[in-house]
Amino acid sequence: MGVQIKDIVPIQESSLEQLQGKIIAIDAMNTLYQFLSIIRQSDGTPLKDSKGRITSHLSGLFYRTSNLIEKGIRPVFIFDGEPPELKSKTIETRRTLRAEAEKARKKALKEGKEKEALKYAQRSARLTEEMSGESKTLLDAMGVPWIQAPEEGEAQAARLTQNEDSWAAGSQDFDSLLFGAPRLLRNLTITGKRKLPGKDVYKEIVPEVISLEKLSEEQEITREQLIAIGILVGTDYNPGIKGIGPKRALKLVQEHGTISDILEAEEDLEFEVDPIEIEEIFLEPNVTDDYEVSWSEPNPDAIKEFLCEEHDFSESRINTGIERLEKGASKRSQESLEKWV
DNA sequence: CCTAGTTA
DNA sequence: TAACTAGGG
Repeated sequence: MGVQIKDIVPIQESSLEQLQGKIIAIDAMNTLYQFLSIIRQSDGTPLKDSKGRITSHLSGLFYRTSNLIEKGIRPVFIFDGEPPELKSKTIETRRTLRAEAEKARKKALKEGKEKEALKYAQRSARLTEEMSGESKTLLDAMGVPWIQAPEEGEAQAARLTQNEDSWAAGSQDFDSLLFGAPRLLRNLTITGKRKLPGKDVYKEIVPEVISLEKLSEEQEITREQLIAIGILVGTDYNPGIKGIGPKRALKLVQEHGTISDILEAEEDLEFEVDPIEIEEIFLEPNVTDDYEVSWSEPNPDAIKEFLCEEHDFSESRINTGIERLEKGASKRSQESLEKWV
């Protein structure tokens, strides 16, 4: 879910053209989960191969990534490691919600309520260890780099961006800002249309850039204060305070300062988790500088072996994807030649 | 989500 | 050429 601070964040609309040549550290879990939940038939059934294994995540990953590469955008995918101990409660809650959604899905399907079934199927989507592994295999074959984070992927993506090894952290969630990412990129999609939740209306979607510096300037808060806002409204590590949304949290923070100042001033605030511990996770996340980021030529045989032979993808569609990857690779070598002129 | 074919 | 739709695995 991530921290809900959208209402106080300044958003700059961007475009795929503006992202040309830029490296984006993409939150792999966030992206794969989105594919898994959205790429489904009208009754909620995900794409599957002939052995019944789910392939929605592979479809989304392959087609979107080859498009980005063709456009000269350089994705590096960041995979989650072991979650921090404080996240276990959230993980447990999510597990329960998924199980309930799965029950509701089956019921709706039995009653012939297709739309209901789809809604609950999307809520019950679960990204497995195996799916992450398959995604890494595919990225390797495509010549696209990925990094295994020691803990949170969002934190590692933030670190790459701080290190200027990436231009932005790519995710739909805002957490990477709290982890210190100077720039966050949302809505990195190709077709630029998305169905509004619940309704049958399609809305135009464009990439959005959020600058941490601009956010700090506009709201007159530091990163520590942004973290305090997160803790007040709720993070993956705590439920937040009832009745406090981003606007009220912002006021509290502007009035008092960081989370420890707020604790002193507002003694009646009750936290289920020690706020100082949460602040520590965001300020000093477990990340590594031991990584490599480089793109290479795609391996068509490996891609076809994996997607077509193993998972029953259509060879002609995969071929156009491979062409896009190759086009991107030649674009890169052209650019590196030009650097030496 | 994205592709590819259809339609106006 | 854009808007729409069915189907992908």
